[in-house]
Amino acid sequence: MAKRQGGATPPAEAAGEPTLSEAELTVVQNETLIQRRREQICQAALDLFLEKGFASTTIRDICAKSGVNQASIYDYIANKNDILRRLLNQLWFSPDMPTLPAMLRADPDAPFEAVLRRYLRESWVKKRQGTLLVYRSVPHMLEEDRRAMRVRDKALLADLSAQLSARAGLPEGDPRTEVMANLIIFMSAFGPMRDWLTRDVEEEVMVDVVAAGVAAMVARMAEQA
Amino acid sequence: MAKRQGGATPPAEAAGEPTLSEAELTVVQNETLIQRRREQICQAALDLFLEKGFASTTIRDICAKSGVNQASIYDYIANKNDILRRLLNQLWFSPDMPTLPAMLRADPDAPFEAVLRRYLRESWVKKRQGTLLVYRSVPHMLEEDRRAMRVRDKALLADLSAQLSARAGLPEGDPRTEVMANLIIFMSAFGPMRDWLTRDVEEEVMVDVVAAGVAAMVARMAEQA
DNA sequence: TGCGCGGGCTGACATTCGTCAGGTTTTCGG
DNA sequence: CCGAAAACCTGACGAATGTCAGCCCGCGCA
Repeated sequence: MAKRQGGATPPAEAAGEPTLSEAELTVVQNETLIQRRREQICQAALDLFLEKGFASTTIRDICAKSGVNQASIYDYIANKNDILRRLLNQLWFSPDMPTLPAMLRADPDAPFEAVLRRYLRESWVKKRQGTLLVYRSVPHMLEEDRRAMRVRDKALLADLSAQLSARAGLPEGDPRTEVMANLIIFMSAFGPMRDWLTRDVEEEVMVDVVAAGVAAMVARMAEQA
Repeated sequence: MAKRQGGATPPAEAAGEPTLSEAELTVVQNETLIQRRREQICQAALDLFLEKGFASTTIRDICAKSGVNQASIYDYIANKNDILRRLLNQLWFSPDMPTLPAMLRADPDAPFEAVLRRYLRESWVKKRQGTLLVYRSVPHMLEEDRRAMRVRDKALLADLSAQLSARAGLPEGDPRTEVMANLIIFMSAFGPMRDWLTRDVEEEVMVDVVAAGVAAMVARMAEQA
C-alpha cells in the first residue's frame, strides 16, 4: 500500500485572506472519511491544546481522545504542527468568522454602536477558543505562520483604523485612531477570554456594556479632534 | 556534601497578598550567592519562556543561557515549575506592582482619568512580560497555583468594581460595574501585550488614548444610571 | 470461493527530557 | 601551606516523545 507522502498546498490566495498551508496526504482515499477523521482529530486536539497547551499535549493524548490510532493519525494529518495550523485556519482565518471593519463597511450608515453590538454578539463565543489558542500557541507556530498572522492582524488594524478616521472625522494616519483600533480589536478578541471570571453575568449584559463603552471611547476621541 | 533537600515554605500571608510557595533549598549556604544565581536563572528562564513557551523550554536551555551548570541548577531551584512560580511571584504578586484599585483608594478625590493615566504609565512596560507569561503559562501551573491566581484576580475585580460603583454613583452589585471593572483590568493588562503591532506609536500617546477612552466608557456608564 | 486493496494497528526507532548521585575543583581560615 | 568545607560539574538513568515501517484484517468484486 502506498505509504504516507505529504506535499504542502500553497496558501489559498483565492479567498483574499492569507491562509496557513495544510499538508496534503495521499494514503487514505475516501475523501469523506478523511474529513470526518480530521474533524475528530482537530476537535480533540483543540480541547487538549486549550487545557494542557500545545507542547504538553502528546500525539498519544490526541489519539486517545479522538479514538484514532497512533499510527493511523498520520494518514490524516502530517504532524502535530499541521493540526495546529488546521485549527488556526478554522478559528482565525475562516471567512465566516466576521470582522468588525467588514461589518462597518457593509453598512456605512448604521450607527457605530449598533454595528459593534451586532459584531460582538456574533463573535463572542466563537472567538473565545480561537483567541486563546492563538495567543497561547504563538511560540509553537512556525515563523512563516507567525508572519501570516501578523500580516492579517496588521491589515485588520489598518482597515478598522481607516473606518474610524472616516466616521470620527479625523485625518487619516492620526496615531490615535490606530491606538483606538488596536484597543477595539483586542477588546473584542480578549473580552470573551476574560469571562472565566464573569460567568455569572448574562452574556447580553456584557455585550451591551462593552459596546456602549467602546462607543463612548470612540465618541470621546472624535470630540477631542 | 549535604545533598539537595527542599521543603516548601507556606504562602507568605504576612504581606496580605497570596503568594505562591517557593521551595527552600539547603545545599548552597552563601545566601547572596543563591540570590545572584537565582536572578540569573530566572532572567534567562523568563526570556526563554516568553520566546518558546514553558513546556518547550528545557532545563538545558535555561542552563546554557544563564551559565549555570545542569546539575548545579538544582542547588538553586527545586525544579522547572519552581522557576515559573518564582517568576509569577516577581511579576504578578509583587507588592510593588501597582494595582488600580489601590491607587484609586489612595487618592479618592483625584479625577478617575488622572489616576488611570498615572496607573497605566507606571505599569505599562512592567506588565507586559508578566501578563504574557501568566496567560501563556496557565496550562502549566499547578492547580493550586492556578487557584491562587484566580483568587487574586477575583479580589482585584471586586475591589475595582466597588470603587467604580462609588465613583459612578451606582448601587453596589450592579453587574455593569463588574463588567466594566473586568474590561478595565484586562485592558490595562493586555494593552501592553498588543503593542507588538504598534511599536511605532509613542508610548505616551497610547497611554493617553487608552486613559481617555476608558474614562469615557466609565462616564457613559455613570450617566446611563 | 478466492483475491486485491483500502484502511487499521502493533510495536518499535531514535531523541530528548527532567533529574540527580557522586566525584572534582575551588576557596579560605588557621 | 594544608585541609576541610563549599561550590561545581561529568556522566548517566529512566521515562516520555514524535514518528512510522510493516503487518493485519475485512469487504467487495470476479
